[in-house]
Amino acid sequence: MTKRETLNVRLERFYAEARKAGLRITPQRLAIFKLVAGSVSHPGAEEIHRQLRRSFPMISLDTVYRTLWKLADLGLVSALGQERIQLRFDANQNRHQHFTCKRCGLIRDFTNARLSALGIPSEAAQFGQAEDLRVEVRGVCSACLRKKAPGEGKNNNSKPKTSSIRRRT
Amino acid sequence: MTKRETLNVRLERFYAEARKAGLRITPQRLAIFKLVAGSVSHPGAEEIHRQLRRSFPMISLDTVYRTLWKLADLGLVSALGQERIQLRFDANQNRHQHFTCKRCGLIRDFTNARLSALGIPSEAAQFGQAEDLRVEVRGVCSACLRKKAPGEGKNNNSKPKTSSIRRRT
DNA sequence: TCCTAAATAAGAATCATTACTATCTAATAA
DNA sequence: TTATTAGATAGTAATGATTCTTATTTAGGA
Repeated sequence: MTKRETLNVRLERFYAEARKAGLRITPQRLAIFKLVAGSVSHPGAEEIHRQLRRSFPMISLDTVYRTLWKLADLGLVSALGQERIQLRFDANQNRHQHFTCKRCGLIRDFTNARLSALGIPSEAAQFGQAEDLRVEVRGVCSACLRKKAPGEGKNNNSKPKTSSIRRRT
Repeated sequence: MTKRETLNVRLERFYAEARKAGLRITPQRLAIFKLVAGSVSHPGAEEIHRQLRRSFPMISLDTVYRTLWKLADLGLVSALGQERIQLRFDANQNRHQHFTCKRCGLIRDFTNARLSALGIPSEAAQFGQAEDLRVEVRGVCSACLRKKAPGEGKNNNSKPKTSSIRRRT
């Protein structure tokens, strides 16, 4: 699939999901999605904002952020790094893996023999010198599952106000 | 190994590494390391600071951060999340893996069949509901490798002043 | 075309982290 | 034991990414 084809496929999905969710397709949103979908470098919000100023001199950084999170909610993009914003420290220097809760930021260690045995994949060499391999399971911890009001379906849009985590889901 | 034994092993290493590096063992440093080494929850700097105030009412947050990074430099703890601080976005919703440069924050996609085939490990279930598995190779990208002044050994302590990345190594 | 909820721009506010600076102290030498 | 000094600390200001608030604008259906 060429780069152009990839972009088109992604755009189709964008339109379809946006319509399904009743999301307005504004020029800003379209431009933001196009930029992310057409890039291979996983730009951050500032970078996107800088680039979009060419076509939208007045676009605000806030719009970029809001749009990106909205797209993430629709499953059209994902945020790399994680929602948690505080640095966390780990004194376990043996090989192990982490479980991370998307809602509250909880992190717990576990050890899985198969995952611990994984070597650095050869594909990594093309980008530089690889040093280690991190494996992380993301999900929702037991406590957060319990907190969720019973009878709630999908699309939990409650946004915790004060928490060490910055974004939901 | 009991929890207490684990802590003792870690403390031994702490003393050994600190001595080897000529690092002063201050009461604050010892307390900070003990707290991280004895915890299973990967506390953040604020949390550590709050707890340590009981024994060191005057301890500053800055000391906590400096110490944690120092310990990280010695390989006694690792920072979870990543050094990069800006959120990055990814429109590739097919299963894939990332290569991340520790120095400049570069992120690139690649796909490795074996890694893509990995299922959620059963150990994750004890913590809650797992949703996905992320695999990340960390290292130094080609550009950053080239930048490094030739003739440099280990311990590159140059701290980039202005960069999207917050910490070295 | 008109209406209205949703989206935007602008800028203030927040929060984690780092920088700065004036002490302070542990380790070494005298 | 005391003096010396590089390394550490506390306190606080600064920075930078992200989010919030508010007044205004706009997409998209009636």
